[in-house]
Amino acid sequence: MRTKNDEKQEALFKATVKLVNKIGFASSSVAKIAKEAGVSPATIYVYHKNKEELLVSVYIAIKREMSKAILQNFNSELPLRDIWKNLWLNAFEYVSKNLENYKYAEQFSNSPYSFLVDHEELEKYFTPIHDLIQNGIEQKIIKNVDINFISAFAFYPITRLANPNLCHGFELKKEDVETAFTMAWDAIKL
Amino acid sequence: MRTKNDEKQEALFKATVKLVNKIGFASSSVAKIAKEAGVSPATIYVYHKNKEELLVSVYIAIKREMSKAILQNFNSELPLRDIWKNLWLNAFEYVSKNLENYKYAEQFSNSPYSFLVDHEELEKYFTPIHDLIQNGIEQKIIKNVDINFISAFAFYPITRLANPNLCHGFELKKEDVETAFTMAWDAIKL
Amino acid sequence: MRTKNDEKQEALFKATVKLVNKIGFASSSVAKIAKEAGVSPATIYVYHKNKEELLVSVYIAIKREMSKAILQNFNSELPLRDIWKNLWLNAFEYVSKNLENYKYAEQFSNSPYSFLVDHEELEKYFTPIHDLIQNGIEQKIIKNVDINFISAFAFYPITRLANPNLCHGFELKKEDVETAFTMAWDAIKL
Amino acid sequence: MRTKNDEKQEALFKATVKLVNKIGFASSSVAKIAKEAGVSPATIYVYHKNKEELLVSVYIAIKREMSKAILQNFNSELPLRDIWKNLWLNAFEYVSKNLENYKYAEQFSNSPYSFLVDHEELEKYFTPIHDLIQNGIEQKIIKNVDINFISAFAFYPITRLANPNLCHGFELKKEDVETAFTMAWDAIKL
DNA sequence: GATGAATGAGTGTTCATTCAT
DNA sequence: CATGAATGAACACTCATTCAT
Repeated sequence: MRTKNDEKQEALFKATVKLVNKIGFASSSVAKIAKEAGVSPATIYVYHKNKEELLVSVYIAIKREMSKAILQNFNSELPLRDIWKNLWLNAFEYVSKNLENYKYAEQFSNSPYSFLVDHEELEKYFTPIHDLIQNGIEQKIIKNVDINFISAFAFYPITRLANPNLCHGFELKKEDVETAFTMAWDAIKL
Repeated sequence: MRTKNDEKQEALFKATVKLVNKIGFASSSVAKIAKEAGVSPATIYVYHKNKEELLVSVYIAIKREMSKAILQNFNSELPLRDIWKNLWLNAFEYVSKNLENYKYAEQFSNSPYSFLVDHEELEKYFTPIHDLIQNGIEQKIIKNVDINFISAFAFYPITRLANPNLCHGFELKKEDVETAFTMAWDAIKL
Repeated sequence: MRTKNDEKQEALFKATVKLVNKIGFASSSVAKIAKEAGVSPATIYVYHKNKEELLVSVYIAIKREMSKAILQNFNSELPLRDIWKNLWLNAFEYVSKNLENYKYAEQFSNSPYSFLVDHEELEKYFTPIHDLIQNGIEQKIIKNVDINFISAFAFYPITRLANPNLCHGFELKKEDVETAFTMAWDAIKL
Repeated sequence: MRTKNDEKQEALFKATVKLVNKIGFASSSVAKIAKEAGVSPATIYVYHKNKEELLVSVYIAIKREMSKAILQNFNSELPLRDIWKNLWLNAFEYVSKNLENYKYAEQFSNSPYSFLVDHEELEKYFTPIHDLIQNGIEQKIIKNVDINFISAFAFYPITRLANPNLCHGFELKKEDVETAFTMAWDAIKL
């Protein structure tokens, strides 16, 4: 597994996401992914140990990209609510503009492949957010609850709203982000 | 002439849920489901047109069961917040006690099979909840937002919290339901 | 295998011929034949030992019907050529009006099922024709060749002409029978 | 990268013909053909899109081979009857020496697969014969009838005579070809 | 007599992966 | 590095037939 041609690696990632979104995990065979990426099935095994490892690495790449997008312009000197709102706007923008990536991650999380990922390692990308929450709790601005509760109420709803598979007869629009943010903030603020 | 056997139908449903939870949608083959249910693969086709129809009908059955559980003891004469809390406790209890079912539904929703379901038809099971929300909005108790926002903030977080796949290093406990309810109510109340 | 209801037997025969012509031997399953005939698959086994025996008995029935049609109005007192022409007109009429039956027989003959039939027994239906040919040879009206040559040149062409599968871009019409008869007679006459 | 192997392609063709002759179209499964050819069932799909395409391409290959054999040494300067006789001898020889191929073609023609073939395209292989017939008609040597009549009376009887499935208790011998040719010529000549 | 449920064995086809080039 | 050929194992599904009713 030597890596020389980054274009092929990238093409494989994009093909994987596109295909899984179009036809689902079950039907996304190595042959189809290869065809979509414009390479031979055998080439996949140059870049990845096997199919599983390809799917996992695509997931991790998306998670990393997502964390970067959310944490960009993170300015710890602003008031906590403003920092929080910036995170939100970033999260919203990423999910809106990269719905395919987000949907791949969602399908992946809800599949047994999820067990193959070192989640503690992944969570490190989001450490600044954890720290911020901890900070907010200590400052008595945010409710003193397990961090999973904060995530569940603050972030999960927006991703849910953005997913057409789950949210039928409704499409999330730009102006809705303010509404969503208010609800999320009401949920977690003390 | 032999007659169709409800036990077999039931065994098939349970086997499907169990297997999909254990090895995922992608790997749950007809042969494996049949083996898990203790019948011949061919027998599945006596009860279902094809694999697709089996998976869909399991999903619908779970959704129906879920709606019944949530709406039991629905008493429209109580104050709105109390009705709401009862729904919550029911939802919490169902998800806690039938985590397998819920996780199956979640995987299903996040798969392309989801497109095969008539979601409008399914939503009818939850009509009383929709009416209750409408009522709350008119009484200025609940925020005047699209119903999908209410669902996203009021119900989905609890299911997320209950799902170990998504909520790592944390297990939802009975005492957490009060916390969760407070956060959900804060999110949606005016 | 008791036979009580002749209607069902008849329905099975017609369904078999119809289906084999429509989708071929390979795809004509017992279940489909049963459905086409409006009976249960199991019912077929009341009337026939197995699928093979059903197909064979349909073939034999057609052959018998065909021989009756060809030999009707057989008048051995006419001049030989006139007897022969009557046989021809009958054969032509049968093939034209029962193309489905004829095509079934043709497919059957060209399949290994053919080996299951006692052909000597079948040929007995056509004994008068054999005798006629023998007669013609002795009278020095017909060429002195093996009877298979006579059949091949006298009868096979007309069935070939009637079969759209074999005769593309051409449809046998009523007026063609005179032409065909002349050619056949030229082939066999001394 | 391995390269496609003509021997395998050839083995597949031979196995297909052999098997279809032995057990018939209906029973000739992909697995059995593969076994007969000494390859994996999956390998068939490297060389052919599907079973259908395999069967069709075998048919076309046989037809092409047959046309080449019949038209070899075609000398348009000889008298028409002599050209015709040469065609006959060639046809007779091909059918005699390649009875398996011929029988495959016959079974194929009498099956619904036949509809998948572009018969006009196929007929091009036999254009010289069509021209010869046209010529004969214009020279008032051959009866002025549709070309299908000529084929039906001139060529099909010999193939029928060569087919043991259709011609019971009789085997076509070398010396019979003169007899057959005379009958065929009598049928079509003016 | 007639049936639909039930099934082991088989269908055509695709799978993830390896191999020779 | 990169490839298409090659495949055993698995896929969803249908088969001819039997069995309990």
